[in-house]
Amino acid sequence: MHKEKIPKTTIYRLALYLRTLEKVAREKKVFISSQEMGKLCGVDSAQLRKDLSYFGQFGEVGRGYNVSILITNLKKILKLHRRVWKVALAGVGHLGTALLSYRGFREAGFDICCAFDSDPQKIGKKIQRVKIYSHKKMREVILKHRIKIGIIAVPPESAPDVAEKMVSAGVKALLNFAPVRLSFSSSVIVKNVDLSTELLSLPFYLKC
Amino acid sequence: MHKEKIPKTTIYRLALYLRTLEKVAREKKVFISSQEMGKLCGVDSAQLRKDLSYFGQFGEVGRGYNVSILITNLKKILKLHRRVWKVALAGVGHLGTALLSYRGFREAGFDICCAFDSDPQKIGKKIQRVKIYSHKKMREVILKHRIKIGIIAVPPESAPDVAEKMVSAGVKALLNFAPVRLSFSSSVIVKNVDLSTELLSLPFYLKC
DNA sequence: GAATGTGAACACATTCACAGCT
DNA sequence: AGCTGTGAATGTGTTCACATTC
Repeated sequence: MHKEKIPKTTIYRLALYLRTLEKVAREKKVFISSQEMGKLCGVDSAQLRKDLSYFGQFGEVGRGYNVSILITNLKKILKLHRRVWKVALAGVGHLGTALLSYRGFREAGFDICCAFDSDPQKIGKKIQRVKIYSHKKMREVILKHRIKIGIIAVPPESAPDVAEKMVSAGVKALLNFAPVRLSFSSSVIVKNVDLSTELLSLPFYLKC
Repeated sequence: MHKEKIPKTTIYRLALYLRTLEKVAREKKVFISSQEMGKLCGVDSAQLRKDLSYFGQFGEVGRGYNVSILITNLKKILKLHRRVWKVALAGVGHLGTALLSYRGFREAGFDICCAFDSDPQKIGKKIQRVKIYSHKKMREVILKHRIKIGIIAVPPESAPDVAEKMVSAGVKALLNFAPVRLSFSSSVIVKNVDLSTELLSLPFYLKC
């Protein structure tokens, strides 16, 4: 167990390992080696061992890792144990609806418990049992539920305002799907997931 | 202009710069300094200059970069000039529909010209003027249009098969939204965009 | 024998800092 | 005076390789 600084990329991979392990667990596998698991995740086996080593010693020499124990430990590390994280979603277009319909979030311990939109047609309705509120109620609802995590799935023009509103209501971490940079003080975590910039950079690598 | 190896991250940022510059151009701005532009993109100004320096000298000392000239050059570098890239989309669920509706792709020179789904309800219909085919027609349609870029927006169970089918029909680059690793020979470019793993890793950084 | 855990070596990416041009 | 372009320095992340343990 190190006291070195932990790479951000390591944290991302831990989440990846967790997802893979849950698949492995369903197949009743009890032990898995770093090599096997690395192959499943597309990660080098030494990388995997090093990632885990930042947080402790979870393996058994000669046998590999006990799947269910490792799952428990990863959940602890990622703070996904003994707690459901409430999440607020802004923007119930196609992308927002896709996120609401994605079962993986709930399984991982996230509860998208409220959604917001500015379209009067949508306000008051429910999608996947989640109620859609007017964006005007955002502050109120987020405060009431003490929500710490927000997802931005609105058009880029409104994203900065929406993000600001969430943060001022107490949100500490944002997953942003709008193609704009959001800037906040370092106490707010922002992860940008850019659906389009990734596509733009593909042709560069093509021979034809 | 270097002959050094170009970082992958640089390519990603070039796409980001391009998007930002197009916004700047709409505001009739003629010149922009690396500092100004860096601020808009959330990138250090030295980083930006270095990124560009891998490909040539595009700035004017003392004045900055001519916006429209830089746009032209970035498009050339990213192979987005004088050509529309035809794209095939697999999976017309909420996410697939979100991608079909996103105007940014067309503006950037991409044409999602066909979509595939296994749901008989959807086959034959059109979304955003794009025809939805049975997945059985995938090979035929992709070959006919000589499509080189594919987007995977199907459930994780079917993603590997679908990807394999696209590649065997000539697709050379994949943008994959399914939460699984796809593995191909190095002649096929795969970019994974993971909507869920990013969320899983957020709580780690939260104090509460 | 088989697989972990980890310093040390390496590869990759960012930032500094400044010479040189307009 | 202002800003680019770029080697050099630094920082960050990955891979090697092997001692160690079961």
